[in-house]
Amino acid sequence: MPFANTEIPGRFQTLLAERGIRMTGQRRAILNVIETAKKHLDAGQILRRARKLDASIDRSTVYRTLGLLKRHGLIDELDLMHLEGEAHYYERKPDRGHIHLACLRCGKIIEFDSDLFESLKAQMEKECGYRIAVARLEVGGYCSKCRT
Amino acid sequence: MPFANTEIPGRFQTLLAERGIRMTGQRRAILNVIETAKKHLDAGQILRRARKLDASIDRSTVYRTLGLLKRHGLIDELDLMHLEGEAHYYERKPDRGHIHLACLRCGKIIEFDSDLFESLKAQMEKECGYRIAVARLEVGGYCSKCRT
DNA sequence: TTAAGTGCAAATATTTTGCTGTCAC
DNA sequence: GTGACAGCAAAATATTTGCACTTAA
Repeated sequence: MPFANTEIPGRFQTLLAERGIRMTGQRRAILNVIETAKKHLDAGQILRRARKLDASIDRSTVYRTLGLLKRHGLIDELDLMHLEGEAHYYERKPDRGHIHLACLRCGKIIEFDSDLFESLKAQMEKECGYRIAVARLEVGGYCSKCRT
Repeated sequence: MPFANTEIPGRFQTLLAERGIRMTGQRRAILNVIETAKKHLDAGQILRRARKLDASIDRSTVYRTLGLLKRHGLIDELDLMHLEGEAHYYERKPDRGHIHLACLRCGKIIEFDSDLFESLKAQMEKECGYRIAVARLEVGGYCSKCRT
């Protein structure tokens, strides 16, 4: 069964509470937006959606919360080949790092998982002597519909 | 013989001339900077170096020239895990896409090449039906000196 | 000659920061 | 009660654009 979404809503709250991070209404709203997102969102989109839950939320609170989640390794930051503008996109950290393929024409994003990618990471750790913390593979190309 | 730099200086000029792109003193300076760079530079660094060759060069000319080179597939745009700030870094497009590993502590960047990476790209093209134009793998971690 | 390129200034976009008041614990 | 967090406004950073002048071909 590929892609069973076993995400428990509220998981972020639990994880942050375990680490003694203070929970506020604003954070709850932002976490909720990210946890329930069906696509990758940038900071501006997260702000707009979070404001529907709590109209007073400020831009800087979104950035500060994203920073917090990044520091705690709960989300990943993506560029998605900068399809539109230069903003970053965010997603819940997947159990196993996956690859993003973006269609440069229609903008469709698909996610891809591969043992080869895991092997490659293992090879890099071995041959370069690096302990890998994040490995971001982002691919731009043309999807089956768009390539001519 | 790994890493034989067979780059012919002036290659960009030739390639652009072949495509009927107009050559100007400013462009020559900027191309020169990128072609002779020994490390990845961001737009600001390219501007500063180009100005040593032609003091009148404007920031916007650098960005416009980088756009031109990107459109013509002569350079690659990298993030290098945003080690400092959010700027992009540029390098001559390598014959074979390589991987950048950045040390999150000391900032050292190493480049890595792997058949496994080529196989992975082939696998993605096959299984996803995408024709891949760019594949950017950027890794953050801790180099042998910095990991504790 | 003339379309493409340039500098300049201003606009845009994204993210960060200082400060002061507020709230979770 | 107090230290962490919030909103607000302003700054910092990165990049893009409109326009009038200049220049390569």
